[in-house]
Amino acid sequence: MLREMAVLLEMQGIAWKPRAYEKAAGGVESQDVPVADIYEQGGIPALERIAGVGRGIAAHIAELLQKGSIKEYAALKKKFPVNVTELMAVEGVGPAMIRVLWEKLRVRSLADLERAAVTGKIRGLPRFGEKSEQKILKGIAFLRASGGRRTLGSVLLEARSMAAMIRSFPGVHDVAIAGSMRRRKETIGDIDILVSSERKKEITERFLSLPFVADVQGSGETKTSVRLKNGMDCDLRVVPPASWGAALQYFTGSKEHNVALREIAIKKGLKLNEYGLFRGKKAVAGRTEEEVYKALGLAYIEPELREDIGEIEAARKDALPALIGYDDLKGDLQVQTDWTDGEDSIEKMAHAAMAAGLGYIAITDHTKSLAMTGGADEKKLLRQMGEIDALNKKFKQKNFKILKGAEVNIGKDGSLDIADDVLAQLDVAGAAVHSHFGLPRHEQTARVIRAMENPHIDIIFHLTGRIIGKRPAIDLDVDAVIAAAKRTGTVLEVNAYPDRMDIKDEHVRRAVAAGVLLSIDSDAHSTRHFDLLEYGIAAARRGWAEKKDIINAWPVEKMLKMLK
DNA sequence: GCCGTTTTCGGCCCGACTGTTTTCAGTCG
Repeated sequence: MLREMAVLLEMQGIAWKPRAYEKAAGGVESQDVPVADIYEQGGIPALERIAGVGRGIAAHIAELLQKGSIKEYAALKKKFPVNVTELMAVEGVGPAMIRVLWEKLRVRSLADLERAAVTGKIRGLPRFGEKSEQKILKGIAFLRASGGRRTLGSVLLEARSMAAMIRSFPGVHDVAIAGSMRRRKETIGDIDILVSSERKKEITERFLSLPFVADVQGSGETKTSVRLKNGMDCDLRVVPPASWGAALQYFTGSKEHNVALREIAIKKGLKLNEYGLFRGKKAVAGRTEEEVYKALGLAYIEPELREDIGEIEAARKDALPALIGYDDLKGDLQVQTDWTDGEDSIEKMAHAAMAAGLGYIAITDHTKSLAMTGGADEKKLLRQMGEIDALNKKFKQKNFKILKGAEVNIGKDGSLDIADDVLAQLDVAGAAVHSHFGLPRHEQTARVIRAMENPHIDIIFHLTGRIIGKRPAIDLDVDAVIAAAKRTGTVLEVNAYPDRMDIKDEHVRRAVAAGVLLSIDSDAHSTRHFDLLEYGIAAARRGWAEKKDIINAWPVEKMLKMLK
């Protein structure tokens, strides 16, 4: 509603207020406790502690929670009874356009907009033409087709190969993938590629002729936007080498992080843009990102942290975390094999893990409740342990270790489907929810905590059970789970599988803050899957995790000693 | 409407590209 109010206010040409509402909406969104709970516990003062929420907006929120509606919102909607959220989702449509469309054509919805465009009514409006009409139709078609964002793992490799092709163009100094992909967000809306070169025109022309470009949306001197054949949007930006650092900083975002940096620059009497950091006309930094941050009085901030959620304050105090590195994992604690629903044998998985540079893996096949996967009962699990013992003898000289594990199923009431005396014989016992996804919060939370209280369960795998774009997370009191993890010495898993990625970045951050240990696992179901660990590491970094927080970044002996 | 290492009043990020205009408003990131 706050976002909607921002648009409705902007439609009236009101200055600044829209930005305030927008900021407040961002503040509310970044809470992971419902505002209702915040209000209930701390009243208006607690609401005002949310970033961007002051007296006025706190009163609006309280009004909504108490009376179910906001007077001012209703008044705005009365003036413009338009579905602004729906219309704003169309690329190229903004508040001013919505206002004209409403006043002249009575457009309220996406369907109205499409009708107006198809029947050629839009081209006659002031400051509109045939091209604007076509652009609107294209925007609607794209909205319907793409429906939004894709997982990082489904697009990163393709973007890297695009970047490699661009790197081979003559005259290119440097190429980088920027934007949310460089920040390693779990989902990506579009691909941003930055190039440094003196030969802008030539680079742009070559880029436009690449085979994966489907449609050109705009192309100017330094900035080009295309739609790719895979359906995604891609922006190319070409800057001179002297501006590389400033441009990379700007193009990486996030927007909120950039705005905060620019405000710091202003306070120092400087101006920050994508060409550099300037005092008057004189550039004081810009060739590298490091010098831009330094000139602003900040420690270098890793891209994964640039969300304006405290990293700038930490950088000012030189208190940023020493993030876990992309090469720091020594083992993988969730691996499936052909004993259940994996594709490959234990031995093959071990060889693949070695090739990926790992020193150990835990074999964690499903247990009997997952009958369709051939889940193991106690007998089968003991048999598998025997095979692992035999393989370990074989791998001894290679300095590689296979750990005995399982992905034990958590029942509806939190009970486990493998007996304690067998669990006791495992090196690593993980447990996970695979059914009853719809239980109410308190039941769901109690069930997971009961599993954690088992003296043998070391790790909770994919805690919330979500599948990005397919299945929502189970309703869990994550803070209660984190507290229980601390109390019981249970590890929480960061699952690296691209459409799982739970626990997600903000949960990682809360777990780390609470002193709970984490593992980063590939959830490999095939020898190819060890490459996925990168995405889990990314999520952990976005959650401010350090090497010391991640148990499988430790040597195997130390890790085993830590487990229950 | 919000906020404070410059402020409790007076600021609020900055530039590229497009389309429809004859100089710029709107949108985007």
